[in-house]
Amino acid sequence: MLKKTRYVILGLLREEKMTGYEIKKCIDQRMRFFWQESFGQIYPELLTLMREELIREAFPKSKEGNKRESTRYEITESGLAVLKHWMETENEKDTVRSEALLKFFLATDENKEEMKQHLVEFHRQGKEKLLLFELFKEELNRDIDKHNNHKYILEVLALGIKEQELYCSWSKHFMEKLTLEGGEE
Amino acid sequence: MLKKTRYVILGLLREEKMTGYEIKKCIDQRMRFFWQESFGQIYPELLTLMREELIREAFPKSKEGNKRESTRYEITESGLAVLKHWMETENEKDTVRSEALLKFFLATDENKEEMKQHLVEFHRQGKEKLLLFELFKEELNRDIDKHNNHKYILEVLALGIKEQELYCSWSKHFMEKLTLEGGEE
DNA sequence: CTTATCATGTAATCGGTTACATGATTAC
DNA sequence: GTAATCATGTAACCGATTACATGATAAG
Repeated sequence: MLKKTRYVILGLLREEKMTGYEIKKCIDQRMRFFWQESFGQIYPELLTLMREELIREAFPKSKEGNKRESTRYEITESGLAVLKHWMETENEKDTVRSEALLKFFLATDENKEEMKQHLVEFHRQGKEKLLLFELFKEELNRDIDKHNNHKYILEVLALGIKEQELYCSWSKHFMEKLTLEGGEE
Repeated sequence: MLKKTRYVILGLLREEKMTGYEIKKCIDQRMRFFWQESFGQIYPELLTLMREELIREAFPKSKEGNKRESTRYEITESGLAVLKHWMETENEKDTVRSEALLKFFLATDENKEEMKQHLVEFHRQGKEKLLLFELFKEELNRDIDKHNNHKYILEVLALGIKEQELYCSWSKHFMEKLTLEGGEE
């Protein structure tokens, strides 16, 4: 899969001026159930995008030469064009790697007790993500129509929430099944 | 994430003697909603595992020197130990990349028509995977208890099916919503 | 005063895909 | 006979993480 780092950055900057650090935080907190990027990808890509003039520095309107270090970026016209073009291209195949599901798939009764532990952790992580998503959803619902992409975000978020609910109920059910069979066989 | 290629191979070989090609096919057809590996990972790893004596060649019992080229592997005692140890270790964080969801998340009404196209494709892929999973499920149900890991596989498969059903119904609903709003705004 | 978070960037390394190369066997 | 699939392996390249390095600011 060709790297998509630039499009994530451009897509986020279309809605709001951000620093590299904020971009990373946003991806981690709000998009991690379908995407991730690391600092080692984001910062070099920001420099490349600057050179290609797809983004530019967003200087604060008033107090120009103040002490703040962080540089905030905004998207340019060419940046918007590149973003739009990508939006129209076909999608590459998803890449997924879940070590937990891999283990569940390959397990036998010999590994039953460990799988129960993994299920507990799997369930906990689902609950944790659900909490985070619900918070984000409330935040979005508070100022809906602020940006016209909020309804798209809300739809993806709704999917993420349903997905995590599925993971939680599945792991709970699986756990009960393994427990009812008896501790060791 | 450290590479897990060896554990997938060992896990599959615990249940059945397989060739590298068959391992790849199995991962592609049955595990692709939570895992993937390429030939470029599998074949070199098979050689490494041979050197480490975690797997060995499984020669056919009868007709020894026949013309077949493909080498079938089986797991050794040390291989089983390594597999068991991995089963007990903590899981690393999942890695996921879905270009479709990324686009939906970053879209605005400017991209509405393209998103509708992507939704059609998203839905089609969901249906396709569902079909594949249902086939596999029937196959497993036919000879349940052949291996004692079938019940674990069936549980993961049940999750995969529910997940794809969710993706299908979500994309259908989202599609209808975008269509009812009117073609262009 | 010290810990946590904000903030940026580079380099080494590892993980993973893709292309290349080759050839056998099976199905039509 | 020829196309598809089976089958194996290597090498080049790209993608991505991690560690390293540095320093500012905010909170307790």
